[in-house]
Amino acid sequence: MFTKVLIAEDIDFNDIAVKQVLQELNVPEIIYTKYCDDALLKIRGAALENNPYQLLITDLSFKPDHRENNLKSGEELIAAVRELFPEIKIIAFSIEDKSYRIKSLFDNFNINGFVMKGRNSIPELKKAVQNAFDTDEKYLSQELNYIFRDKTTNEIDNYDIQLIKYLSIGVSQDNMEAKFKEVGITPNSKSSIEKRINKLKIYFKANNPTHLVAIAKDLGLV
Amino acid sequence: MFTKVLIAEDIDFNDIAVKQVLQELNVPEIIYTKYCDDALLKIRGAALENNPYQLLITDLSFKPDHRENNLKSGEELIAAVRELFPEIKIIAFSIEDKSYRIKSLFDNFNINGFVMKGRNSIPELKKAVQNAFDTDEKYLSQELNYIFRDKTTNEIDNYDIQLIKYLSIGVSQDNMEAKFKEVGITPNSKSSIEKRINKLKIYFKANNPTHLVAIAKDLGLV
DNA sequence: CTATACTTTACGGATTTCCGTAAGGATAGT
DNA sequence: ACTATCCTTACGGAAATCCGTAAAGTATAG
Repeated sequence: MFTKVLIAEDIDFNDIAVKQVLQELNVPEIIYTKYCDDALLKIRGAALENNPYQLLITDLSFKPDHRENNLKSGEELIAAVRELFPEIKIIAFSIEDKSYRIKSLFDNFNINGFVMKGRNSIPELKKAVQNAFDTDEKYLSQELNYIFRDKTTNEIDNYDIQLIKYLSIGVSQDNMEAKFKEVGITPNSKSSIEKRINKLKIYFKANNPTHLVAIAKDLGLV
Repeated sequence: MFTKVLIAEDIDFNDIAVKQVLQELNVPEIIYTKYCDDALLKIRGAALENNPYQLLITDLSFKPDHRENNLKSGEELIAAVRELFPEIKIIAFSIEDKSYRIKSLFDNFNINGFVMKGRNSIPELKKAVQNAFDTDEKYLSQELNYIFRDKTTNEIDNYDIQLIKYLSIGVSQDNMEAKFKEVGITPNSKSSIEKRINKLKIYFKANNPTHLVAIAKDLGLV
């Protein structure tokens, strides 16, 4: 079993249970931190001392508070860790059930497992940790397997997400062309943008852009 | 101290910590349930047996699963319990930090405390329970006190929420008049509706209705 | 009952979004 | 090099929204 594991989780209620799971798996060294920045520091430090962490278990959403933090979410922490220490195994662990976000963790950061906090998360986390140690296969809760079969998460691409994101921050279709040119997204003609919004409206059965953004927000796409 | 407390919380990770808090407060009878419906059943049952619960600690969001449930959220559970057993003290306990939802719990259901799950929730929950036992005053985390000072939550009324809700489900301004008449909301003329949307746009500094709905969703208003 | 202030409704023109058609460009196969 | 196909862009009229002004309706004080 792993001998050195780091937990990044801001909600104090949860660490007790996570620690308990790891203890039951006989992990001797369990370190716990409430901030992403601290987590990265600890991982760096341990690597320098030639006693690196073998597994990172991290939440996705961290509440902002008085502290100034560089890394503000689990995604950012995961990205940073993957960049610097690709050999560390990573399990994300969150209340999040929005398929797009979960899928992108596997696709972009190649995480080793995802456990959804729910009625059955303790045994699931145990399985995920065991699996990460034993194999190189990814672990995903049964109930979430639909994510990789689900069309939505596969057929909606980054362009769509960007577009919806700009809509949601109030960019008018008129200004979208300029905006897209500004940040280098193509295609960026007014006509193309109109057409794509229309496709999305049909895809999500939305009546208008407002409805579309509401749906996308509910799905966790933006 | 309370002698009989019910916890309603669907995430298995959390109950360990909550139980621990209550044990430290020397509560002898701590019952735990993962479903709102079960919680209400237990409360009814205990009342029938003349050994009622004195305190309910409940989460707000419960994940839907295979089980058919009547009560689907903490709000609904709280509403039902307040209706039937007004003397039971209630503490809500959630990751939720959206001011409108929290404020409405105090305003509509007169809950006795709200604890936000965060980096410091264990001592907070302890304080909230002690406070609920000792006094009839409401308990709210320090960091959330702004909610009752915040203009937004006070100046936005139910009409606004309804309006934004309909926008977010794709009702056009054209159809809004008919919709409002249908469900008996006034004022309902197209002109009034336009004006109100305009007010909201100014209030929230939104460029258009799409932006407005996105902001409202981020604030947890809808 | 009347004057006043306030809210709601009606209306119309400017702006934006919607949506179809067609022209222009790039790419791949022959 | 030619053609078929697909993607992007241009354009224009219909529909929806935006926004100001004015009329109609309501409540209240005197």
